[in-house]
Amino acid sequence: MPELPEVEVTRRSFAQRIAGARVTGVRLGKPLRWPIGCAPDALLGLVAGETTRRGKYLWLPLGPGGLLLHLGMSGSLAFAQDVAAPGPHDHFDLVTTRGTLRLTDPRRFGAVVWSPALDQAPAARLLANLGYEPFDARFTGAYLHARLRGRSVAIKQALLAGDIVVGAGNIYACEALLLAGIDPRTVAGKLSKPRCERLAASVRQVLNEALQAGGTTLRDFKDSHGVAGSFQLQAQVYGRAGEACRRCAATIKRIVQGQRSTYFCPRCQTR
DNA sequence: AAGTGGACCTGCTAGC
DNA sequence: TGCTAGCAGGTCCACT
Repeated sequence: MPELPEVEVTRRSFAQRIAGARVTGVRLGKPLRWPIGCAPDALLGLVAGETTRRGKYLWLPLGPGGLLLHLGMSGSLAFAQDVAAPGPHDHFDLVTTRGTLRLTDPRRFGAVVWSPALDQAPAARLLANLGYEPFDARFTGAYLHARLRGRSVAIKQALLAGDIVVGAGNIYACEALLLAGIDPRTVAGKLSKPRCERLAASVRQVLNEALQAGGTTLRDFKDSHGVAGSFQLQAQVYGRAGEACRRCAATIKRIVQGQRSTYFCPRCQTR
């Protein structure tokens, strides 16, 4: 589910409310991607700080350390005073004086990991290879061009890898490439500097528009208040195989790259 | 070093 | 109606 816009929308929906809350209980469900790495009771009494985001990870400061959260493919966070009895997909509850933060994640690719600090293991290791934030001023066409030099993978896969720029997952990588007019199969290292400029701008624009729309809700994404996103209504190519391109009316194609679906317009996007 | 493929896990849908 | 194959928003790791 969650690419940068969904994670950021989620963060904004509870960061202020949870800051200053004291932990009064912890409940673990089925195992997530990694073990939490601390005794649940060790969190009792700790006070939360303001949640920040790096890539698709959230960092919730708690006492002397914090929890690194990831939503995986199907995760979402709720934060409310009154929570229902945990369902079969509710795998983490952080009960606090201001409400309960609950991770619901059917596929359990998500994670909640204790770390003594953001720049220490295990958090530091998980964040070590992340590229620039898309809204970082350093994420420019020149930077993109330099980082892509010599890489023979398709540009779509280079974007998804996250070591150059974070945040664009399968939906937004497809949408950004459409906006930039670049064929997703183009060899990354062969993109001209002007096209890199255009792509960097497109990544920012698409993520920004998705943020404004509250993210994309394909099936079950909701922010911590339970509000769905609407960007799926503005998607130009993602999930639209066989349908007409909204710009040129050519038929949108679906291909597979790196075992992921890629959607693109064969007329608007060139190599 | 960079690229590829498998792994993790569950639920939903389309098709027979 | 019921079973099965295929697909889904991510990313780590082992291997070439």
